[in-house]
Amino acid sequence: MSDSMIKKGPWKAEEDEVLRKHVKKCGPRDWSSIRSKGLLQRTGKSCRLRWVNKLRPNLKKLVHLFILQYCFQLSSLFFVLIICWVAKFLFGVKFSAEEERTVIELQEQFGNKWATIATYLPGRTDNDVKNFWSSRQKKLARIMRTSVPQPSKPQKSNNREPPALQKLPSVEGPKLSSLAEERSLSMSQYCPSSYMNNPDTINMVQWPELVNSTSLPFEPDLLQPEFIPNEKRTCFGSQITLPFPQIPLQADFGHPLESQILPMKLEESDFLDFFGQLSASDIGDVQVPLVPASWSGPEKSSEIITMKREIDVPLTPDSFIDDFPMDMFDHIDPLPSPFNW
DNA sequence: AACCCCAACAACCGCCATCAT
DNA sequence: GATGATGGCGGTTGTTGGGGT
Repeated sequence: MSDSMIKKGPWKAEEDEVLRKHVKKCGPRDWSSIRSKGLLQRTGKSCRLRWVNKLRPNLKKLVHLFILQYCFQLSSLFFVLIICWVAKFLFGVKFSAEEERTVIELQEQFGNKWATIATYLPGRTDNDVKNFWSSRQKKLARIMRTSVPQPSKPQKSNNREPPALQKLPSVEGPKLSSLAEERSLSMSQYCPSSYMNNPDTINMVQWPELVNSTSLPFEPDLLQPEFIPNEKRTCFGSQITLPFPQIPLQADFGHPLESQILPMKLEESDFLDFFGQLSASDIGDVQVPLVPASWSGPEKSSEIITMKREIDVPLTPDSFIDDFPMDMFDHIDPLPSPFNW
């Protein structure tokens, strides 16, 4: 088969199906045989990449596909539209704060060994990690360009790396001389998890003070000034102000560092009930059973938190979706191929 | 409405290691 | 041991969609 017969570019659904059948039959190997048998006009490498990055089971992005699949099976266009609206915030599959910390820590440890780092992140591929890191580096570089005033004369320095791109602090974490400085850094970004999980560290940064110091309706993200409310922003020319994560004030979730992420543990039945009973009038005031991952209290199953504004929980799409059990949609029949619609 | 910028993602390319012949 | 095929991995580029102007 000549090179001109090799197909490139985006994969089609039927190609994916052929690839799935091959893996189901032969396992994730013999990639080159797919082309030699005439099953696909793709190279073995391309097939392998497609499988590893998109079709392999237990990828996080598949969970979202399952949700859409479930929506379509309800055969209600109105319902589908509603869920698509909700899912709009779910399909990004952004890295959670915990995943970000893990990547930052492991990158410091392993360097750009994305495949190695990915093994520490269930459901993530090396490509995911690589893309995340690349985006982060670009973001940091852009912020540093706009936030650091350019000296009139170039300063002598052996280190040509911009400050934000230098190595992250070690386990000891940054030395902060004042509360103002503490507020100016996001712990979730700069501190390795070993540092974050150190009880002494938690005491050091005076969490009660931080609770009232700022309000951020989002999961703490990497340097993302666009997420900082205008009134909380500080001129980048003088200081980068990164808000600390907001801690739930009206619900004691135990460990503050865990509660900031607010993982939602949705039992399968809860999830189905939730969407199954959803109506248009519910959209503005949806009640969802929320149970933090770390919570072992007796009220676990009965706790209801209203997702409106009665409680200022920094609920995020990621925290909503990341803790879905991967097999929660296993009982649903496979969605027919779009070509069969 | 058109344009631009940017983030996120998907896919390709090149290099290298491993293995079979 | 040499060589080619294959697969793994990291770097890079292209595409797309959202948001701002």
